[in-house]
Amino acid sequence: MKDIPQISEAEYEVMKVIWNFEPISTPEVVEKLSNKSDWKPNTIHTMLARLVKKKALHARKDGRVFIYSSLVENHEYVDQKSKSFLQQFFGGTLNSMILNFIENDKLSKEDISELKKILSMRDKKGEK
Amino acid sequence: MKDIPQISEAEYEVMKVIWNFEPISTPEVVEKLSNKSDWKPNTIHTMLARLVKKKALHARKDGRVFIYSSLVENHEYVDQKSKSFLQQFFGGTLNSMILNFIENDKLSKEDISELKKILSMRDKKGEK
DNA sequence: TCCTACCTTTTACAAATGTAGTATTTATTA
DNA sequence: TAATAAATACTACATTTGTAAAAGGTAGGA
Repeated sequence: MKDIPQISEAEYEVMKVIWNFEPISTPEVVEKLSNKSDWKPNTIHTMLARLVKKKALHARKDGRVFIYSSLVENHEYVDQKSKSFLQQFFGGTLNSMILNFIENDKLSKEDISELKKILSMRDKKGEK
Repeated sequence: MKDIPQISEAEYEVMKVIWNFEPISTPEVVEKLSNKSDWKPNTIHTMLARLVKKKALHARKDGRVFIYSSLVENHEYVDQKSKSFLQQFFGGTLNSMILNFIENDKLSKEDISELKKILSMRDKKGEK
């Protein structure tokens, strides 16, 4: 498995925009993020530059602006973070996380019945 | 709800020892961790000091050594981290995390049937 | 052609983190 | 009592992260 660069929390916000709109130019990224956050444009530039340096993004120059596209897929990153999160706090398995949630009454009756539905859907989806 | 100090990944390893053996002295913490990791004693001292400064630990002097006990419960910290993790990657709900795992075939048949068992256990446990 | 607005590039800087080394204090032993 | 061993206290230093200001380049309008 390829190794995925570290992406900080703030950088992840930038990645989300890229994933949603790639290919996307710097000014467009700045615009999207200026709605959602109160980062200064320079802050966003720094983040983009760092993500390129980390090889999470590819930048190609188009006229005077850069156009970004992702080199890391969202699901790859989420998978990797999920795995390390579960490892750190729940011995590595989703089931013990769920058990913990249930034991601590973090799930409502609705959550639970939804879960059951999800699980049976999976069954129908076909084996293996 | 009280606010929980930030605890870094390395610091968390120290906390785990405290939670397991508190009240526990510095030399004992060093010993436990020296098995599990290759941190130098000084590294562990630094971590302990930082945890005390952050008020994650209480230290009381007993003779020449310090005795530590936790000021933050394991479950409090895990809850907080779980919440922020789910927030960051799954819109805040455990169910969408689980759905994601299922959709990406991260769960074996065994995991799933175990899950079903867990869920029905919860039902028996009583309502509310 | 020259200025200006918009981009990009460079530089900054404090806090948190990982990882210790050095110095100091103190209890114990010779 | 003086040396030693064991703890504690203080200091260090490179990286990463959040957050941005300042400086430099250039295409397009006056």
